[in-house]
Amino acid sequence: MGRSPCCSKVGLRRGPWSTKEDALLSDYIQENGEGQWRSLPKKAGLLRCGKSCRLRWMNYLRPGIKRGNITQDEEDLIVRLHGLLGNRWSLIAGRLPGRTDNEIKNYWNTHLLKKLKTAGINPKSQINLPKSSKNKNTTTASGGAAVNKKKKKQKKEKEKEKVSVGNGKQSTDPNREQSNDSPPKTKVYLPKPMRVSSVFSRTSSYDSLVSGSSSSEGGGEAAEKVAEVASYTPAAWPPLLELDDAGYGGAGNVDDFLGVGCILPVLQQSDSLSGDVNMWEQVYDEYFQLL
DNA sequence: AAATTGCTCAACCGCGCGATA
DNA sequence: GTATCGCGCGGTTGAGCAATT
Repeated sequence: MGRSPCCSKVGLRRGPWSTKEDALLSDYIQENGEGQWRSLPKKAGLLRCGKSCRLRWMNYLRPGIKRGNITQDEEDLIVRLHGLLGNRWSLIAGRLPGRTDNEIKNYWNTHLLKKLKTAGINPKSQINLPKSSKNKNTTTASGGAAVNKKKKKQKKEKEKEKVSVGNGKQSTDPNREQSNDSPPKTKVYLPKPMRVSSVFSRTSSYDSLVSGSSSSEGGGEAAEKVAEVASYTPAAWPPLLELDDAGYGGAGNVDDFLGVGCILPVLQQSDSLSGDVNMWEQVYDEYFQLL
């Protein structure tokens, strides 16, 4: 698209943030508010890319961020929302106050994916969104890290005999190879998740759901729309365990999209949320609104 | 005690989209 | 209508720590 890079990376710091940098960023944002990320580093006296600042703020410094200890309820919610929304991490995160998309994504990749596999569910269909062309060396998040590390060490040891084949992990992970079978990159309508602050704000949406109040705090018109949408009751939840080999790529319309890859029943057994049908209907309705 | 392996998660990267000039 | 900017997103990487051998 002929875009210029987000920042000229020359002379900019990378890697872990120091406490001093954190303080600079927090102070600046508290005084001036979020936004203008591109120019923010300069104004704040940071030698960082604006993108990096935004990420740091969003995922770590922002007030109200919860860290660690994802509860069973949250986990259930993640699994079920993932069944509904796919890898729309930001949208899922919008349902979990204090959680960031990055954290949820990590949690999914490290914990839940494993759990699903152990439960005998092929998570492939969960992550089989159309791949972008940039996918070169595709491995699972944690697996890939392990493999890379192993590779480094192997190199270090000047190719001892211990090739990673030993444990069946290589950069060309067979599992992922399969996912390369994903359908050719065709333009498919997939609703783009976005933050709708009046309805989906992290600070209000989930709370209001839990408390049973309407999610339509956006006021007047928005409230009407929500009411209108809320009057629509989905005939039924998408068929459970309908694992579509075509993955989300085959989602040509909303119904398809919502019906694919639902693995809800597996981790649903002991969940404490399952009784809250209204909440799920609301989630469904709100998502519908976005479409 | 040292080496190796596995796991977690903060951070980075590149892309796509909407807004704007 | 087109180019560019600014932002947000999802995918991926790799440092650091923990567990195991």
